[in-house]
This record gives sequence, structure tokens and C-alpha cells, in this order.
Amino acid sequence: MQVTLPDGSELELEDGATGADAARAIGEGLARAALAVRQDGQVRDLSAPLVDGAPLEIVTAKSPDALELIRHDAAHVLATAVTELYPGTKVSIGPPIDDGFYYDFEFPEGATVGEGDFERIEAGMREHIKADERFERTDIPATEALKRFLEEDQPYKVELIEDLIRDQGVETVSLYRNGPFVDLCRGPHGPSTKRIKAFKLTSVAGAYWRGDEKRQMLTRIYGTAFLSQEDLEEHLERLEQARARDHRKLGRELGLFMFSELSPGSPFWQPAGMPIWNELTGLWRDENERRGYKEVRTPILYDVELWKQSGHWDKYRDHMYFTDVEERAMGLKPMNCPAHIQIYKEERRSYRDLPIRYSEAGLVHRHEPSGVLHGLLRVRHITQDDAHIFCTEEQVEEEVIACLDFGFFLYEIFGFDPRLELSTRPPVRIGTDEMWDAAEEALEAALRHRGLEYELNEGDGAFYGPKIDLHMTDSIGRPWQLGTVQLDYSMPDRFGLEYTGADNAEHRPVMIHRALLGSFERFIGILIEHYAGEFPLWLAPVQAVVLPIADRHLEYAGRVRDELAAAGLRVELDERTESVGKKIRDAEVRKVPHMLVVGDREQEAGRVSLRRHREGDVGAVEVSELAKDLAAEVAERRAPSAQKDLS
RNA sequence: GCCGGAGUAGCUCAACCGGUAGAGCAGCCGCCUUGUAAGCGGCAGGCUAGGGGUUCGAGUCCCCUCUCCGGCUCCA
Repeated sequence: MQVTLPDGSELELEDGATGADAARAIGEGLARAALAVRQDGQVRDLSAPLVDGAPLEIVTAKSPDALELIRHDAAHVLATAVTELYPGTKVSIGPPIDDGFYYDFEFPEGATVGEGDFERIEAGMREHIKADERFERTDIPATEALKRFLEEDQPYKVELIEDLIRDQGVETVSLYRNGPFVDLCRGPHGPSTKRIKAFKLTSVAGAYWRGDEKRQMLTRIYGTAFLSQEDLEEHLERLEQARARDHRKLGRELGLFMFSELSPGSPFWQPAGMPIWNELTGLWRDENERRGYKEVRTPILYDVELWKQSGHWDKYRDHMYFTDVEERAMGLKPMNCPAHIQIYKEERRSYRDLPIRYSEAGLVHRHEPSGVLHGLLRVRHITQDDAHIFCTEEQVEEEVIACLDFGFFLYEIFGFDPRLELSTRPPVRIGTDEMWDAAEEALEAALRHRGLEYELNEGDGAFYGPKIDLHMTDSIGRPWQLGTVQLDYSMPDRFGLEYTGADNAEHRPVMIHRALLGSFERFIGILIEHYAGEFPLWLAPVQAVVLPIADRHLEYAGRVRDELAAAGLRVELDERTESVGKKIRDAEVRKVPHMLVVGDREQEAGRVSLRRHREGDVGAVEVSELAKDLAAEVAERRAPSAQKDLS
């Protein structure tokens, strides 16, 4: 047989040769370094026979495939140690993931495993790695595997095999053995356990079997593995740095917002946080106006009759807050759409009025399950940058495109690059199939005509319509949804919305629900992490602080402060009788972008010594010029020239 | 909501096997009048999340509740 190597050369091998044979034929060093092979885009075991005539690539520690391979190996080693330490443990699945691996177990009755047990488990894993146990693959008939796992009382493996047989008509399955542990596994694996050069267990968590909350909760152990100790340490270092930009930590340190046990999931905005809020809502307001939206403001509490009519009562009740003062049942709004519908219905509408675009920084309350609350990123008190567009069917595509463009305009300001998802009809929904067909088609057309890439998320739409969502990730890579553009043919129907057409007949408008930042709470949370608390000037809570050196400079310092304030800047004067070093340190810790030191020299020259956050001393500048420059930078809402590295 | 973990001064963290709750920073008072990341000294600060229990004695052990953290499910 013959295979082609990456450099184009041909390698002649005996029939039935394996990856290991090929590596050896090329060189002893490579044979030692080889972890697996890649052929036809697939990674395979070194021990697997090669495909005749196909290009061959030897996977070594340098290959992009290597990490995934050894992490998968590590997951098996984890299961090996765990089943030894906790006899009777039932194993389920253990895949590699983005930055590590996990394995889900059902521990024997009464046993709980926490992070305190990691040391023992890791010690067990190290034993197996030291023993350099080979990963041996055997292909056996599915029925035989079924029998084996039934005998071993491994119900999760049994279920997996049963499903493989039933859904995919699988006849043979592969088992992998390393030391005493045998697992049902598709592979591939590295040659032996010793190739896992560095690993660490990171956390333990509950996870539903097959992600189904109605099924058994298993114990998931997370870990990570690398090809060298240095890589592992670097990874842990990165995690450490990511934690430093956690918005909850920065929010507390910078005095931006807080939470109280007395109102879980509801942020309290502290003085330093308000400028961010106000600047952001200001930007939102300016742009809405420029794009033809009319701002409205609506109540938060409504008769439950409204929620019954909108369908929220049926589909969303569990997430709503209710109250019945004086025997009248009322509910806090979880969405703004029914409120905007009331305004639409207040007058007769003509086709000449459409599209009508209502925007509102709408305060909604959603009873999010207690376990999911997460700083500003998942709250119960949500201020959406909401808007509802009432338009004709012909106008839908154009309006959707305008929404997306609006979104990209906003994200551009912050240097965000969101990911798009198109979500289609969910199993539980209102409206007819014809409505859903039209709505899904319209959204797809808008995406297609703008040439935008998106992921398809079938069955994930809102209960009243399909949607396009815009996603971002936080400092440690967790994805969060920001904006959403949702199409709705149902709500206008339920509320009997109409407009008079050119034909003098009544027609039904289409509604577009649209939030671009998502919610101001979440967006600010993402911003804090994105900027690591070092906001661009227009968002900085305090834009400049004047630092007099001694008491005799207080008066001049006050004049400097006033001049900058007159230019519209948020500026403070540090009047404390502290050393300059101390005042500078405090301003640096607060991440104030500009520090203006004034002493005898500056006072005499009518200047300030400018120090920039993280940059240090810049030198003396004219006060009037500085005021002008800073005001201009604020007016442009200029993004920072480049994202600075955290060090 | 589910699984696991945690909750000690405003913040960050100590407190051995159950034996008088302690430090740094922040705060307050004084001194220092200060030149680019912490000047010096003193004082004050606690129902150890809340409630119940075991014990001569509980921050520490047990039970319940609340909140937070990491996941899962769900979600802007």
C-alpha cells in the first residue's frame, strides 16, 4: 500500500500497515512522538490499519488535534481512578471539551464527591499515567457489548448501545481498555496514558443525564490536560487573569453596582455606575431617534387579563410575578410588547403611518430560577433596549435588515463581533403553521440578502415567532445572548391589530420585536469585562481627577476642575491631605483615565502635569487645550485605539 | 428549579481536635504639606447570613431557611 505524506512524498508500506508502522518507517523520533494519525480528515488510532492511497499526517504533540486526543485520554483515566476509588460507580460519558474534559458519573448511594476529593482522585490518575497503560481498542458485536455492560450493571452504557442499535442500526461497537478500565468509546485515543503530560481536575458539578432535566442528575467532574506542565500553568494563569476582569468583582471594586439579599437578581446602581448607564441609554436614545423610532414609556403592572390575551399567561406564567391588591389580579410585565400594542391600538392606523416604530428602555421582571442568577448577566429585573415595529408584510424584510444594521452599528462602537443565530418554531407555540412558514422565510431572506453568516437553531424560537439572536462571550468564554430580532404574526392577531390599506380595507400588521443591546444590565456587564473596567473616555465614571500636591495648590486645582467641568467632563478634585503617591495610586486603582497633577510649577505656568492610566506621566499641558481634546474625544464616543493586554 | 460547594468587620482573608473571634486595607482622630502606584501614630469596627438543636462550652458538629459561587436545565 501507499500513502502520501504532507510534504508530498509517497510512502510505500506493507499491506495492512498501521499508523505506528508508518511513523516508524519515517523515523524513530517520529515514532516516539506519534499520538495518532489523520487520514481523510479523520483522526485514528496509531494501531488502526491505514487507508491505502490516502494522504497521511502523523499527529504529534505539535498538531492541533493533540490536545483533544489527550484530553479524551485523560477523561478515561479519570474514570479509571474514580471507578477504583468508588466501587459501584456507574459511568456515562466523558468527552473532551474546549479547554479540558469531563466525565459524568453516578456515584453509589450515599457517596458524595466534592473538590476536596480531587487530591485522592488525581493521585489515582497519576498512578495510571505513571504505569503507562496502553489504550487498546476492540471491536465487538453490539449485542455482545450490551450483554457485557448489563452484566457489569452499567445502565448508561446499556442505554447508549441500545440507542446506537435502534437509531443508527449499529452492529459493532468499539471498546477501549486502559489498565483495568474498559469503556464504550468511539475513539480515537493516544497510544498510552503516559502521553498525558499535565492534567488537573478543576471542578465538580451536577449534570442531567443526556441534558434532560427530567432524568437522573449525575456528578460531573471537570478537568483539563495539556502536553506540558508549562502549558497547564499558562492556562491556569489565563484563568486567573480572566477572573480579574469578572464584572462582579470589578463592579464591587469600582463601586458601579451592588446586590442585596433583599432583592435577589436585581442590581442597585451606585453613583459610579450611573454615568455608564446614562451614557449608554443616551447613545441608544440618539440612535433610535435618528432611525425613525418614537420613544414611549409604559407601566410595569397590568391586569392578568392582558397576559391571558397575549398568551403569556399560558406560556410564561411560571416566570412572572403576580399580585392581587384589592382582589384584582395583576402581573408585572415580563415583556413590553402588549404595552406597545395598547399604544398602537389607541388610534386608527393607516398604511401611510407604517412602519410605526416604538422604542422603550422597558423595565420587565422575570422570575429566573434561583440557580441561574449571575451578576448583571442574568438578572430578574431587566431593562431592555426594546422596540416594536408595526409594519406591513411587504416591509418586513427591509425592517429586519435595518434592525440588523442598527445592531452592527452599535456593536462596532464597542469593537464587538457578535455571532448570529436563526431560531425557528418551538414545539410549544401560538399561531398557525402558515404564519410560521412566512415568518421564518422572511428572516432567512433578510439574512441571505445581507450576506450574513448564521447558525440555525431549530425549535428555539420565541413562542410567538422565529428570531435572529446576537451572541457574545464573557471574559471566561461563556456565551451570552445580547440582541434579538423576532418576527411576530401572532400577537397582532390575538389583539386584533389593524391598519387601513390603500384599498380602504382593514389589514393586519406584522410586529417585529427587537432588542439590540439585549438589556442594559447585561450589556454593561459584558462591557465591564470587555474593557476590564478600563472604559473608553465617554463611558468612564470619572474622566479626570485633579491631584494637588500640597494645600497651597488647592485653589488653583479647584479652578482646573471647574474649567474641565465647564467643558462637560466628569472631573473630581482630590482634596485629601495625602501624599501625591497615595493620590495617584488611588486614582490608578479606580482606573481613572486622566490624572492631573498640579504643584508650584503647574500653577505658575497655568498648566497641569498629565498622567494617563497605565501609561504614566505624559508631561505638562495647557488646561484649556486638554479640556478641548478630552471633550472632543467624549463627543466622538471614540473607542480605545486598541484593546490593551491585561498584565 | 436540580447537583456540589461557600457564607467570619465595608473589602480581602486568619482562627489547631469544639475552649476568650484576629490581621491588612478602607473608616475616624491626630501629626506630616507631600512631585507620579501605599508617610507615621492612635482609635473604633463582629448577634461569625438567619433560625433551631447537640454540648459544661459551638465560627467550628447536626437540621431547616436565605443568599452567593461552579455547573446542569432554562434564558435578554
